[in-house]
Amino acid sequence: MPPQRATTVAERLRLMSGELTAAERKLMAALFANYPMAGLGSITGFAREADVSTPSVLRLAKKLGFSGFPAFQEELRSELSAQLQNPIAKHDRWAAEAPDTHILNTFATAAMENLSGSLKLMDHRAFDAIVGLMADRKRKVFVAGGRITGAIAAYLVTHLQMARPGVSLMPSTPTVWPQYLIDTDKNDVLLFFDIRRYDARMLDLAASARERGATIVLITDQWISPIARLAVHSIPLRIEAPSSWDSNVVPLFLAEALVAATVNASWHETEARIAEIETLSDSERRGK
Amino acid sequence: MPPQRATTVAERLRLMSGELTAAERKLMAALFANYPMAGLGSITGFAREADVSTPSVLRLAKKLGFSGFPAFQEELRSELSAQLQNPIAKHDRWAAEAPDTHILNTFATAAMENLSGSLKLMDHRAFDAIVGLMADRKRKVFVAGGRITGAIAAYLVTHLQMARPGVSLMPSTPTVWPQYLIDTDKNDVLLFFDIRRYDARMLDLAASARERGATIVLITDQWISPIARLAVHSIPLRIEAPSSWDSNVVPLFLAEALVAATVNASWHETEARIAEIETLSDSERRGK
DNA sequence: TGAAGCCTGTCAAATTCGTTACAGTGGTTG
DNA sequence: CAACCACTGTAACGAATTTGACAGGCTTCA
Repeated sequence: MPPQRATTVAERLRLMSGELTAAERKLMAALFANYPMAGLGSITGFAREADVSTPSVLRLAKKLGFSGFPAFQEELRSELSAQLQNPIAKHDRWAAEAPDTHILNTFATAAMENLSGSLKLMDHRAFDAIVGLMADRKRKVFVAGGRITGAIAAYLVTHLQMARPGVSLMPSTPTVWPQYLIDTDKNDVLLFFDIRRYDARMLDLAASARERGATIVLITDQWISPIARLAVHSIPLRIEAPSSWDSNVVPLFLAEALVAATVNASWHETEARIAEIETLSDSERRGK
Repeated sequence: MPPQRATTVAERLRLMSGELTAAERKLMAALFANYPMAGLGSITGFAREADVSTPSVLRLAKKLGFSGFPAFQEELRSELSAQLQNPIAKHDRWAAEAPDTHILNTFATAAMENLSGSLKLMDHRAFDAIVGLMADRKRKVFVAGGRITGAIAAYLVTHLQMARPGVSLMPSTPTVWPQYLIDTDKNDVLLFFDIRRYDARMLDLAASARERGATIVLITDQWISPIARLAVHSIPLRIEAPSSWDSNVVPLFLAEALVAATVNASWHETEARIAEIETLSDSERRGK
């Protein structure tokens, strides 16, 4: 009884995804989260799972061309039994609909391996120590990144500035570095992102800062930047990708984890600050 | 509510096969004929399939230890979904040395779930279509991001510029946007990163660009930015994190995958360019 | 042959489910 | 700012399902 035998429900949903309403998109997400099992229970159960009302489920089923919810379910069941009958359609793929060799799948595998590989190697005490440095408001924090990692550094700074004062991004132009170094003393922290094709000028910057007594912290790759010899803590990450360039997914992950841990470590000081930032950006938005 | 989680319904049936009555054995045969789909419809349908009365089905379910037919069905469904589930969902701790509750582990879990959840939802044809747009050198490409996603946008631009000419980052200051819009025509592509706390000014920018005939592409979160209605292709991603802010790990992942796919799609044009960039940056480095 | 015990189907009650109708909400347009 | 539109949830209805009670039938054994 399916309107078009050619396409699966998943396929049809993806094709229509542009024309779906908010509630329908919730349902789509819930269905894909555990496809197609989520749709095989009662209509109320499915609705509850997606946090929508029952009629919304019905409306989606009709939008997809079915006469009612039971018809929708029957189609799901027949898809499923077809799929179970040829066990060749095994599910090791990440992006369900794309072939194994699709770049989304090869990239996802690499990202997963990078993340789990990085974490297996990671010294969580070094991580905690770095968080301790970041959470200490008596210290100024500078973050530096190279040509590629600069964006990650900027991302970290944007978030860290919301969590505490005294955070700056080292500009990518070496000519202005002296202006930053002059204000650096032995209480301050310099966090470097330095991965493959290590930048010699970053090493110089680290050396100068070290001479002024600053604490050097390093996020690097598994081949380890020369800055490591100047750093109190170094965290090596896996960054391989099936691409012409390395992947910075794990460095970004680490940046986010550092921010979250820093916020946790000084929550009573941070809470008010975050609330205040919310207020300011709201009023700015209204002002426009 | 299965009596013993350890065994499957099929298992239990086989063990009890000696004590089954004639009607129950019919049901068992019908169920095994296409397991477990036959049991997932209505109780009447199942009974008819086995050529037995409805109450016989109920009696079998109770004999197996279930409270009723729905409970029996739910067990079948959960068996099936466990069988189809991606094995990656299972994890012990990621960071071996740290406790489960350490932020590295909770963050890693969230990141993995975000990534696999995003991929399940993703329409790979939309991805391929976007790659097609990016690989087309007749089109200029502009990338825009908000306060937070600006860093991701910058990262994408940095890489895309190495792959092809005509790529620009939209500055974060709206006042200069007209200078960019003036050079935009119907061949051009505007890629937006817009996630939660959607920026109204970004929507305005998208609308203006759309009026000029530009092609709008959107990377957003699962709640979907209003820009979606102006976009030719929208890709929703999961971005939840145990933190005060959302995670941009998956958006970065997508940016990297887009770059890699774009390079692949036009490798013969790109190869020389990348080599040349290498040469230039080497000589610049030596010149310093 | 008759009686007891178990099995199975019919029937009807109760519950749950799917569906429709309607009203409230938020956003947009003139 | 009002009128409109699209979307979503609440509530009520009707339908289908699940379930319990009952009775007929088959087998077994005295």
